[in-house]
Amino acid sequence: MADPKRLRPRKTPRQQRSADTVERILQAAARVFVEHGYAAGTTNRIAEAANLSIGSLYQYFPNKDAILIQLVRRHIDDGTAAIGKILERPLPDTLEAKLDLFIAAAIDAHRGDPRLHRVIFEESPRPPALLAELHALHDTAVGHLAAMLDIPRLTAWFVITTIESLTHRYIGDHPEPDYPAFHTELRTMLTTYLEHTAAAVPSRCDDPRLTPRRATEGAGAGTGSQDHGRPGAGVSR
Amino acid sequence: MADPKRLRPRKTPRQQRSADTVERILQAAARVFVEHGYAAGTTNRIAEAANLSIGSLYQYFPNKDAILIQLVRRHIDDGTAAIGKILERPLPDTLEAKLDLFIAAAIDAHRGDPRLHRVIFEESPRPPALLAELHALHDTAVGHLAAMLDIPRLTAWFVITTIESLTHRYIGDHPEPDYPAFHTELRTMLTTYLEHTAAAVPSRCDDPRLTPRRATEGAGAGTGSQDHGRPGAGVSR
DNA sequence: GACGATAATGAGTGATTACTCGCGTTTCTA
DNA sequence: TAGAAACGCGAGTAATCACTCATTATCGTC
Repeated sequence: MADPKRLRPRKTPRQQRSADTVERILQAAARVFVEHGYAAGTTNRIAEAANLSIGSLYQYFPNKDAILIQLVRRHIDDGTAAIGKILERPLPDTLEAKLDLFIAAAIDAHRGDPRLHRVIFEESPRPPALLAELHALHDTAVGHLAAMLDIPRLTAWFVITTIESLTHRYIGDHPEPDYPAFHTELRTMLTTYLEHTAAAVPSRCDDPRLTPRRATEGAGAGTGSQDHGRPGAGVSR
Repeated sequence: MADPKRLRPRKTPRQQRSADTVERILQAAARVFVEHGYAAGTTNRIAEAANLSIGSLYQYFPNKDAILIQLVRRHIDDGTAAIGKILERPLPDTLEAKLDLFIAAAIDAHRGDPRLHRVIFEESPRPPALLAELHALHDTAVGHLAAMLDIPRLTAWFVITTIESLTHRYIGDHPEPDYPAFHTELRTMLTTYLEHTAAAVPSRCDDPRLTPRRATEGAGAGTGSQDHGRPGAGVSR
């Protein structure tokens, strides 16, 4: 019965004109989603913002979700490319320098438009397939860091998640972010954490209750993509 | 003219019966929002989940947002109460124990229903007034921690935000969370960070460069935390 | 410049939504 | 036990939404 809900363009642009149209739709969608949020970012509004008729929009996107998904996919591709870039060059020696690579990548990912990032990653219904891709990207970063620093996955999960979350929050909370200061502080925190973990010495806290649990693996990031099947998470009518 | 869009109940329950009704509506709303998300959590669905007619729902809530707001307000009150509880008892001596209080409070706040927490804090339209309250709560926590540990506000922002964000993410990402392990790991990270910071700053906070900007308080409208003033200063890499 | 292919149009459609209002039912008070 | 106040009801309404389709405009090629 043919897939009832396609998420890919229904028509492939043949001329430059329509390629531009698709681009205009995506950029307008980004703007509209940022300004109105996903739910209130109606397709008519997007078409209007793109100086386009609603019909033209539906020539290239079968439904509203497909537009968002295209936007998300671009972000995922950017993230994947960022990780690829980190790996393709020789790794730096120091712990700080290695962390710097990941921190810089996270900041870069948010720099474009943090509000769009917010809409995409927090406010929108994402189909399980995309969610899995997102999770996979996160897991990839965790895995690479774990290997690169030779640390348990739970520790790597902490580091990667800290970088992502704090960057997200810092930029969201501070209208005029001071990136270098933030970067430095974040690196300090993670460096001290990792040095302590590496030393694995009950430095100050001989109290056995306080010794860091060496991550009964698997319980940690391993379960990464178990996405506890949220039932109707999608807004989709 | 009367406010065109009230967000408070339009009718105050006089009998036990209607008080129960209001409670049922709120609990049903929580369930529906969790299951369908905010946008698809329609008022009719909420009424149905509460075994109530849609008309009755609108006896006590002037519109859909008002229901959500009541839910958010409860969360804010819980958070405020949690901070109050921390302060009313004598403070523990060790750094770890102090951090434990905040970590435990954050985990508690999420334990109820992390998915509801998600809907409330990430997916829903929150009016500026509420957003300001949320920000104020965060700022309060930052302020108390800064005072309690005698550290700069940026450092306290890092600690509080890390606790909040990582707890949120950890619970969201791990269907079967191991709270003690998480708690311990988080404490380890923050303890090492704070010990390093303290060590790097001779005689703690007497250094004038590090005095926390007391953040022209009360700026409820202003984006709460402008505290990125000279942050990395004392971190002496 | 003719003609088929590609692109753009926008009023219209059916579904869904938040919310209303007139009326029946239960509870309180005397 | 009667009357009033509080409560509960749910079909109905206007608005809004995602999306369609018959039509017109533009492009590429000869």
